[in-house]
Amino acid sequence: MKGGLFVPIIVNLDVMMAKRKISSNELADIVGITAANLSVLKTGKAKAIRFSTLDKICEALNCQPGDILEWQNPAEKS
Amino acid sequence: MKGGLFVPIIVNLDVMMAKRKISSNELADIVGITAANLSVLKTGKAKAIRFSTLDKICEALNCQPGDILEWQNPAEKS
DNA sequence: AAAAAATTATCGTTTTTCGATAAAAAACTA
DNA sequence: TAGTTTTTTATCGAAAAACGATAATTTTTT
Repeated sequence: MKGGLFVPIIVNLDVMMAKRKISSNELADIVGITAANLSVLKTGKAKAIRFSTLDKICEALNCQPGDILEWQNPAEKS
Repeated sequence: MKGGLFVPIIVNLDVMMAKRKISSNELADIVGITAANLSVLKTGKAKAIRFSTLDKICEALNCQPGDILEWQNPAEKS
């Protein structure tokens, strides 16, 4: 594996952004964080998230935390 | 309002724990955090969450992040 | 009333976000 | 292919917040 421990929280932000046809720069703008930081989250490299940020993302994408965060049962890993 | 700003991320950990018939002490034990810190999360006073913690909770309760975290549209507030 | 469970509150340490910024890589376009 | 835009990666520093340990308080249960 590339980066350290496997934590089975999958970030599906990229999927939701695709569904909403919104670019990283645009979402970063609306949410009010830098595109660099949004990229960290979007590519699954973040280790935590503030509720204030999750809130703003959900608002911008009109979606639920569950649309963005997914728990993958390690026992059922492909 | 009691504590500062309203952030429309609702923590439904209490609901899931009730569904699973598990106590705070027991869950804290399994998850590996103190009951005090679990209480902060359970009662909606946390401002962020580590994915490693969310992971362990989802594993312990066999549920999804979406079962625990909910975004409430402010426009539709009761 | 007593016991158990849960919450609240401090303090200190450690982790991690996040902004700002720059550089590199990738994707797109003419 | 060259140029442009978008996205990703990488630092650095500051601020925020988790989390452990612990104790006190409150609530719930027996």
